[in-house]
Formats: sequence, structure tokens, C-alpha cells
Amino acid sequence: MTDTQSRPEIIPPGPQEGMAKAYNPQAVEARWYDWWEQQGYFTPERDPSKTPYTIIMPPPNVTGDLHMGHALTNAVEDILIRWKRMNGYSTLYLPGEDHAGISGQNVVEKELAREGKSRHDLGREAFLERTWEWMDLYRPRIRHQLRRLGASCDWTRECFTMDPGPARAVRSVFKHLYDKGLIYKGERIVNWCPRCATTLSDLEVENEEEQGNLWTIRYPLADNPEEGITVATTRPETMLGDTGVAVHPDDKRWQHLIGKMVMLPIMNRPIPIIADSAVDLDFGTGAVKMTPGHDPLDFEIGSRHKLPIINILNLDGTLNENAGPYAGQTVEQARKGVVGQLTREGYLLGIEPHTHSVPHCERCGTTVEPIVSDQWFVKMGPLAEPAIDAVRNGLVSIVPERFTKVYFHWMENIRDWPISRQLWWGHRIPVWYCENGHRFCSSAEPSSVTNCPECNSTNIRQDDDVLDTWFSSGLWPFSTLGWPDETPDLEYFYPTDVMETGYDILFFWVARMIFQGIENTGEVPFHTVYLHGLVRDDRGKKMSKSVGNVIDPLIMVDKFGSDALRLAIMTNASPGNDQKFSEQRAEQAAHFANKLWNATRYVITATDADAPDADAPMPEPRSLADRWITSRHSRIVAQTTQMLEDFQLGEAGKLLQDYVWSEFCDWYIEASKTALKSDDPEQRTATAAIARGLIDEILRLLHPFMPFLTEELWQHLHGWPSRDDALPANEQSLMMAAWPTPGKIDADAERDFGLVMEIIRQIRNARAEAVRDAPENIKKEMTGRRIEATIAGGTSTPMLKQEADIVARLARLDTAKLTIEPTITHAQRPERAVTLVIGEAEVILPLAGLVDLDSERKRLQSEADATEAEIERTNALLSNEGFVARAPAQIVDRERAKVATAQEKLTKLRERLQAL
RNA sequence: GGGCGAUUAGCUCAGUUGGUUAGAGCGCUUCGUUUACACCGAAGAUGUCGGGGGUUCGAGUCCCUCAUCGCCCACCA
Repeated sequence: MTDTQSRPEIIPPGPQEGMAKAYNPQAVEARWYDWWEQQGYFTPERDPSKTPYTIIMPPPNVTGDLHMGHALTNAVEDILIRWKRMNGYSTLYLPGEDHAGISGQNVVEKELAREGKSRHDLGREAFLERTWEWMDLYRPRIRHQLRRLGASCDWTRECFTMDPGPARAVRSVFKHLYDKGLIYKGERIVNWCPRCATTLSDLEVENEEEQGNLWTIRYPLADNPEEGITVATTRPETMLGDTGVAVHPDDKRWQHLIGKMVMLPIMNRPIPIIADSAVDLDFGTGAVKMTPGHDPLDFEIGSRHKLPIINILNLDGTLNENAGPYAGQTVEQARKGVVGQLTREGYLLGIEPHTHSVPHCERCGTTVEPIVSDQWFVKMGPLAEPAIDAVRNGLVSIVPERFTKVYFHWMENIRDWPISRQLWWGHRIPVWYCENGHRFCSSAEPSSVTNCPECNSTNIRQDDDVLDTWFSSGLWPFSTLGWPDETPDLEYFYPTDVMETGYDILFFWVARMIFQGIENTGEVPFHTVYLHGLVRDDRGKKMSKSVGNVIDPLIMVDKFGSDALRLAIMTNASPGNDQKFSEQRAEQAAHFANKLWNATRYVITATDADAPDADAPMPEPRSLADRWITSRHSRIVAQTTQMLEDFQLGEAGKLLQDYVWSEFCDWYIEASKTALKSDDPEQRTATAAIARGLIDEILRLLHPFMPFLTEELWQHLHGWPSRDDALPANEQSLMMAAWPTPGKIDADAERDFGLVMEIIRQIRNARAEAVRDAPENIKKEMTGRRIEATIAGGTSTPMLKQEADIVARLARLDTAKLTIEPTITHAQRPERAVTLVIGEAEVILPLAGLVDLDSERKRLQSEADATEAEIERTNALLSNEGFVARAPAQIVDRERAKVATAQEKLTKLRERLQAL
């Protein structure tokens, strides 16, 4: 158990010492969450002038701490919520917790077991009290963990599935479906977990392939023991409950025996041979023993032929009195005994190894036994149909789209849903029985139900069973908003917008919410289902407590910060796909957080003197670098927004991270340094304003991903610690700041600064190469030394002259000796120099003593060869008539331009080669 | 038995209407203490995009097929 209870001290926002030099996630994260909440930012107004945007949080089970799956779920949801909030929507992110039916009961039973007690020792009431104690202990833990993850949810609307509101919704829905005849009680074959002592739905059963045997047994005819029928079975002990043998009506081998009776060995009971086309001719002997009490198919065939049902199992999985001599034994013991006896008595004809799937309880792993039992069911046919239509008609869309098919397949083949559970913890079935044998359903508060409506008897008893936990979960999108009352919240926020959850509970939960929503509210509960994948360990294994490969998200938060964890978990996967997570991922994201901290800190301090009024609009960019980054920034804003709209959240995060690091930091900040030291005050203020304006927008763009860090940095940028508390509350926080809108694209600036970057890169490269190849003594001399250069810029000369300081600084050139000319004659070239041809520009680096003619010739030659190859390749493409005719003009033009540029480059390279 | 996904650099993975010479992070090599950041910067190496076939002017991207791995669904005893 982690120390997630201890809460870091809250440092209230307000006058501080100034911005810390080092990024400390713990200090940053402790500051903001409570403040946000106090400011009321999490609680949306039902403002009719605004558009609502609602996400109901999938309620975590109150059975333990949050795991990485929760961290992912809540990161995705919080990103969407924060993004929409910044776009002016009235956003509701409604938190809650789930009572978790079987799991909830199990954790408490386990705790009792450590005290040597069972729930029966306590009795129902005391046990429920004990369970509530557990819930009261764990719910605050979950709350605290969600807060640390930064989930900007509205705690004033928090719900628990067992709260009075949702409980009333459960009773109302039950009564509605009951009255409509869609809930019924009946004897059906169900999955029984002997350990949990309850029924399970098919979804709660996991089938596992197991190595077993196929036994063949001879059942003699009742009237002629010499003759018989041979059956094959994987579970010989169930023969004790056999009430027939089935063969296919067309089976030549057994046709003549149809209608005859066989004598069931051991039990000495005559049972009939029946014909049913559900029997597979090719499996085993073609004859199937019928155990309608303990096999789903046998139950089905048996009910067609009115075979008696014999239950041979007690509820704890041992055999009952119907098992004759084997009563009281476990299934395993009985199997051994039955096989032994059959062998001894000569009925066993053979054993062969056979793999078959064995059902296990999803929660405890115990082998599940099919038994016939009186249970409550929801009739699914009429409910499934509109739920299928809703998705087919696009009222609900599923992201990624491929899960739509999975949804259809399940819904179209759906079977009735067994909803009663033989547990104590959960919503008790709102049905009562009176002494006169009447049964009635009431949606009223159970303690107020006192009389039978038919005979007015007060001697009534409520059904002992509780409902499948997913029954209440299925109502979650509206039960949390006050349904069945027509509350203002329901009116305003429902239907909700996005249901975000793991693909593993598409059937359990999503499908059920869809049909419950449609049936009970007349509307789909949400328009979009976004499904994320599983978080696995670094080797791709599912994280599980028993394997011990679980990564605790709160430990990651302690180590690297919540912001880093969120960014890491988001950028590590694409929608619907599993991800492998390792601590290294979070560490990497923490590095980015640190980078952002330092970059912002630099921008603030470097521009403070020239900083414009924070509310002034961004000035027109003047310098090439300013124009370039402004244009690039515009593109990033547009792309990020588009990606978020397309639910490409991870891609959006990666794009931003990449932009900030390798464009804004690596190039723009470096380039801006010369402008910020410029003698021209106008240039200084313009660049200062742009740098501040862009970092402001960068923080906005990153805020949904990294809420704490960006808020802190943004506050610093906007004058905190001297923040004026008199400002309107919604102008004080980044989380309420407006989402950026893309500005103009400046293609010229992008191209021109691209040339500058390329010149710088190539000078750096040439220099590094020359130094690397130089003799030891010269290498020493050259290390760290600035060099001189001449740049011939063609028509780019004025632009390059303007950017000369940047080029010189970043390429480590000696500014005193950097000359920029439109052209350069061969006579002007130094003897021993490296020539770089970059676009229309030529760079001459007199790396005296480092380069000899031979190696320079070789270098130029290989570059010329490469350029020639490129021209050839492109020309081949352009001479392809199909390409020119059918490719978009834009693409063709680009190829043509490419040839022209390359041709020019080649000419220059050849000239230089000849001159050497 | 059906269905879905994956297969891209040494590792983990992006790559959504087919369009420059296929990208990122980590790792690796070399260099670097330039006043935001060594949790850093610069330069570099590594790919028959699982195999085969097809459609197309053009395929990692679309179609067919095969292989390997994984998942989901299913009443073959």
C-alpha cells in the first residue's frame, strides 16, 4: 500500500519569492488543484448561452487503489474536458465511484476471513454495515488519487452507485422493465460460481482451454443389455444427472435406437434415446448423454423433448443427494469415483486426451458450474434492437471505428441477461412476496413498502437477491444527473457527449448504457464512445497483483509528477490499442516538463525589460525568425486542434512536444537571442512580445495535457507573484483561458528561415567534419574556436544580411569576418576552403590547414553525384506521362521546382570543381 | 469455428481521405561547459515498412493470399 493518503501541504497561490530556478513537480502540483476548486472552475454553470459538454467518469471500483488504467482513463477525459472548457463550453466532468458488486463483497469477505469469520457469522445487516465501512474508507482514497492526477471534475456532483439517487433510478428502471414484461423470473440454466455462491452472466465467465479427457461410456439398452449406445463426455460425473441420450435424426449408426430406453449405469435409471438435429454427427460417437441440469446445450435440447432436469449439485459445488452414492463429494472426487466404478463395471470403453474450454469465474478463478436455477432476467431482444439502430444511424459513434463491428456482432447475438446475484452487497431487487403468494414490484423506498397491494397483507418479504452491478452502471449517464426526476442538470447536460472507457468493457458497460439510455430516457446517453487500450507492463504482460508487475500511478506521480505521467501515458499509445508502459516513459516526459520550465523561465527573464502589456495584442512579426515561428505556430495550433477533434490525443501531445522542443526551443529561442540584445528597441520589444505571446499560447495548448505545470508557468508569465487578486476570477487561471486560434501562414518566411537553418546546419556539419578529420595538434587548436565565412546569397542576400547575426551565432562564425555578398567570384575565394551549396546560397569556409584539395574535391564530387542522381530520379518521374497527367498540379509543380533547384546546385558544384 | 488487431531503425512505437529521399523517443558513435536547461546542445549511423501477388502515373497506406504473435466472440458433448 502506498502512502497516497498523506497529502502535500497546500501552498496558497499568492506572493512568492519569484520563479524557482529548478522545476519541482511536487511543489507545483500541490499549489493549484485546491485553488482551482475553490475558484469554482470545476463546477459548471447551466448557462443557456453556452453549449454544454459532458463527460461522466467511469466510476472506479471502491475495492482498492487506482491503477494505470484509471490514470489513462482520467487523463483522456480530463484532456477533452479541459480543452472544451478553454473553448468556452460549459463543461461537466462528473466523478463517481462504483460499489462493485461481487468484487466489493469479496474484498470485505477477505478481510473477514483474516479474522476467521465469514459473512454468515455476521448476518446480512452487520455485513452490509461492515461493507459500508470499507467504502467510507476507500472512497476518500480514490478521491484523493483522482485529485492528484489532476482530474478537473465537479466534486459537488460526485455520485456513488449506492447513493439514494442512483438507487432510486435502479428501482425505477427495474419497475419500468418489470411492468413492461422485459424483466422476468424463470428457471434457466445459469453460470454458478460455487465460491462466490452466486449466478454470473456469460460476460463474467472466462473460458480457458484446458487439457482434459474424452471418456466414452456404454449405456446398455434397458430391454436388452447386450446392445447399447456409446456416448462421449468430458465430464463423466455429470452422468449421475443424465435423463436421456440424444443422437442426430439422420445418424445411420443410431437411427434404429431412437425412442428406445437405456439403463443409466450406477444410477440404474431408465432414460430415453431421443433425436435432435443440434447433435453433431462428427463429434465423438455421435451420441450425447443429456444432463439438462448441468449443461446449457443439454438444457436446450432437454426442454425441447421435455426431459426431466436433475440437479446433482449443492450450491457450494459438492454433489447432493441426487448423486446417489457420490453425494457429499466434490466434483473432482466424484469424477474419479464414477470413472472407477464405470471401469469396474465394464461400461467405460475408452479415454483419450482432449482439450476443451472450461469456464471460470472472472473474479475468483473458480470453475463455474452450469446449474438450473430460478433467476431474474432482462429480455434483451426488444432492447437490443434500438441500441443497434442508434449506432447504425450514427446517433452514437464508436472510436476507433472498428469496434462498431464488434458491438454489432455482440448485440445481434445477444441472449437474455441474468441480473440477479445471490450476494448481499448491491441494489436489492425491488420485488416483494406476501404470505398469500402474491408477488409485486415497487420502486418506492424499500422501508416504506409495508403492504401487499393485492391483499394488503403486511406479512411481506423482499427478494433476497441483489442486482448485477452492471445494472446500476448501465444507468450511470442519467442516474447521476438526477433521473428519474426531470432535474435542471438532466435537462442541460443530458445526453452527455463522450463516454470514454477501455475496450474491455464495451459489452459489460457501454452496450448496456446505450440500451438503458434509449429505453428509459428516450435518448442515446452519449454521442461518442471513445475506447482506449490496456496499459501493459514493459514486456507486454497484463499488469496484475499476483504477477507483481503492477505500476502504481501514484508512485509515478510522486517520482515524476502528475503532468509527466499524463503526457507519457497519452503519447505512448493510439486509440484502441494497448500500450507497454515503463517508468522510463514517465521519466522522459519529466524531462520535457523540465525543458518547458526552463524555456518559459528564460522567455520571462529575457523579455521582462521589454515586456509589453500582458493584454496587448501580439504585434506583427518583424524579423525573419519572428515571422517564421509565428507561421509555424499557426500551423501547430491548427493541427493540434484538428487532432483533438479527431480524438488523436496522443498524436496531438507528440506534435506539441516536438514543436516546443525542436522548433521553439532549439531554433526560435536561440535565434531570438540576437534580436533581444539588438540595439534597435523596436526590434527588441517586438521579439519580446512575440516570444511571450507564443509561450503563452504554448502553455494554453499544453494545458489539457499538463495542467499543473502550465498553470504555474502561465501565472509567472502573467506577473505572478504580484498577481492582482481583484482581477475577475475567470481571467486569472490558465484553465479558463481561451484556446488559441491559428493565425496567418507566412510561406515565404518558412522557406527563407528554412534556408537559414540549412545554412547553419551545414556550416556546423562541415566544421565538425573538418575538425574530426584534422591532425591531433590542429584539432586542439580548432576546438571551440570561431571561424570565418563568406556567404554568397543570390537574391536572398538582403534576407541573409538581416539574419547574419543569427547565422554567425548559431554556426559559431566569427562575426567580424563574416561577409555576405550577392555573388562571389572565383578570384575572391580563398585557396583552401570548403564550399557548401545550399539552395541558391553558397557558403565558403576557409578552414585553413584543415582541408586539402583532394578531400575537398572528393566531397564536392560526391555531393554533385548525389544531386545528379536526384535530378535523374525526378526527371524520370516528370517524364512519366501518367504522373504529369494525373497527379495533382501541386505535386507536379513541387517536383519541377525540385529539379530546378537541384540543377542550379549542380551547376555551382561543377563550377567549383573545375576551379579547384 | 467465426471476427478483430499487430508485424515499420538494436528496443518501444507513430504514420486517418495513396503523393518529396518513411518519422519520434530510448539506445549507439563523435563533439561540445555559447550567460534557459547536462533532466542540455550539435553532428552522425542504422529500415528489402512480415513474405508473395495485384490495382495505380505513384503503395508503409487500397485489394487478394500466406506466415507468425496476440485478443475477442461461440451451446461441439
